[in-house]
Parts: sequence; structure tokens; C-alpha cells
Amino acid sequence: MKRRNTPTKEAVLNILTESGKAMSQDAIERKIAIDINRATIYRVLNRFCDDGVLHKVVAEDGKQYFALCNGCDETHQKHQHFHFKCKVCETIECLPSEVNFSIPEGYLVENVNCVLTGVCDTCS
Amino acid sequence: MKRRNTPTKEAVLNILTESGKAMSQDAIERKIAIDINRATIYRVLNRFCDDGVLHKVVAEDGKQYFALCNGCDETHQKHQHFHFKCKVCETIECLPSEVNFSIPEGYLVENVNCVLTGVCDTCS
DNA sequence: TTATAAAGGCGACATCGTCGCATTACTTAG
DNA sequence: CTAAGTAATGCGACGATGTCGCCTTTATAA
Repeated sequence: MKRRNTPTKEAVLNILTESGKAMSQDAIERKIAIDINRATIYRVLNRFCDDGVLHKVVAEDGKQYFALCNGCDETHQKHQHFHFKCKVCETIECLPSEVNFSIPEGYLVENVNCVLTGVCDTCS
Repeated sequence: MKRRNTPTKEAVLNILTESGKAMSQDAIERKIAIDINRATIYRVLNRFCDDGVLHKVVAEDGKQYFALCNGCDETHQKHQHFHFKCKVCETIECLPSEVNFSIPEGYLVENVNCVLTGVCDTCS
């Protein structure tokens, strides 16, 4: 199960790097130059998530968005920062502010999914 | 557009009150005694959300979950508390801990959707 | 009791994410 | 440089989710 380098992987990663934001499968497909199958894009994205290259966020629209792991804590496999989704430009960006919470005794948190929705500065 | 009292509304509200947790449409449909159409349940739930009786949370599975607004700040139309989804019993509960965040200048937050996923105390 | 309009049932639809299978193409051994 | 092995892709299909339109039913007030 060793990964291979393919034009598809490269193209997807380039798109996400250029945008600097979290993107959905359909947004990536629209922006990508070469023609890639929908299922393939999902597989590439999920593989990147498994490898710790990307992390996945689910927004209020129920869709999955994928973003580069820049300052993500890979050792803990957690991405405990807020995400902001602008309802105008429809993009999601990672915010620097960390998620802090307290949970009741006996609870075990394995994943964090925090999305704020509103209007970003360039759209307001 | 004045609301009417119907057996459906009552039944849905009873289920949510008894459970004390956030529930999805299919969970409500399974637990409800009378037979209610899927679309109708969604309409009832969305109406309750419009009226400030319920609030909606989108979990990592992309599904919508609905919970009673108990201590929710109805004046601000925000429900800024964490939610916890247990991956074992598949239920979502509202946590008392509030969501605190700081956003960059010029950003306007209209909605908050924070879900922690893991294992609750009774399931661990 | 009746008019009216909200609510429900039913069918259909679009979207999203995944899976299986056959094919392609990247990688490494030789 | 070539060929074998297998990861990756394309394609079609599927189930699940949430919404919408249209017609019927029913709660409510006159």
C-alpha cells in the first residue's frame, strides 16, 4: 500500500495550496484544469487525510471540506481550530483561534468539528 | 401563517423532550408511535427551528440533528454551546460549556456549529 | 356549520459520498 | 530497457439525505 505520484494527486494538492482555504470536492473539480472523475477526487482527498496531509471539516451545509494541515497537531491527530465559512464567497478558512472546551467526567473526545458561519471581511 | 396544533407536532416534540438529546429525522421516525411521512417530519422540525423551539446541529456525518432550546439565547438567535456526539450510542447531547472564539477584524459571525465526537461516559 | 389556509401524504428530484469492477499507469525488480 | 505487480483511475451504480410541488386533509375561527 505504498503511495504513488500521479498527476491527479499533484493537481489536487496544487489547487488546495493556491487557494489556501478549505475546499469541497465540487469546488476543486471546477477549478482544476485536467478532467478528473468525482469518485477519484474523493479518493485522493481521503487518502491525503489518512496520510495527515489534509484535514476534513463538515460545514452546516452537510458537505465535506478539505484543507491543508499547516500548523495542525499531527501527533494528536486533532485539528482543534475554528473554521470560518463565508456565506457570500462560499469559502472556508482555518482560523488561528484554538478550540477550548471542557467535557463532563468520563467523556472521551476523539474529534473536533467547529465551523463559524457568516460574512468575511472582503465580502462585507 | 399562524401555527396550528397537530398530532404530528405534538408527537415530535414529545420524542425530543423524552430523549433530552439532539435527534435526526430518521431517529425520530423510528421512535415515534404514529406513522409520519419523512418530508413532514422535516417540515415540522424546520418550523420549530424557525419558531425558536428547536435548534439544528450538523454533525460530522453531514446529517442534521435537532434539539430543544432550553437555555438557548433566543434573543441573539445563537446557540453557542458545544455538542457531543457519541459514536457508540449515536446520540448527540448539548454540553453546558459555551463556545468562545476570537475572529479577525471585519468578520461577522452569524451562526456557530460545534460538535465534538467521541465516546460518552455510559458507553465507555 | 362552513370557509380558509395551514399542515400532511406522496412522489419526485438533486446532491453527496461511497463502492465494485474493469482498465490504466506508476514503480521497482530483473 | 523491459516486464510484472499493484496502486490509482474511470465509470456506472447505489443508498442516504433533504427539499419541493401538488393535491388532499384537517385545524381554526367566523
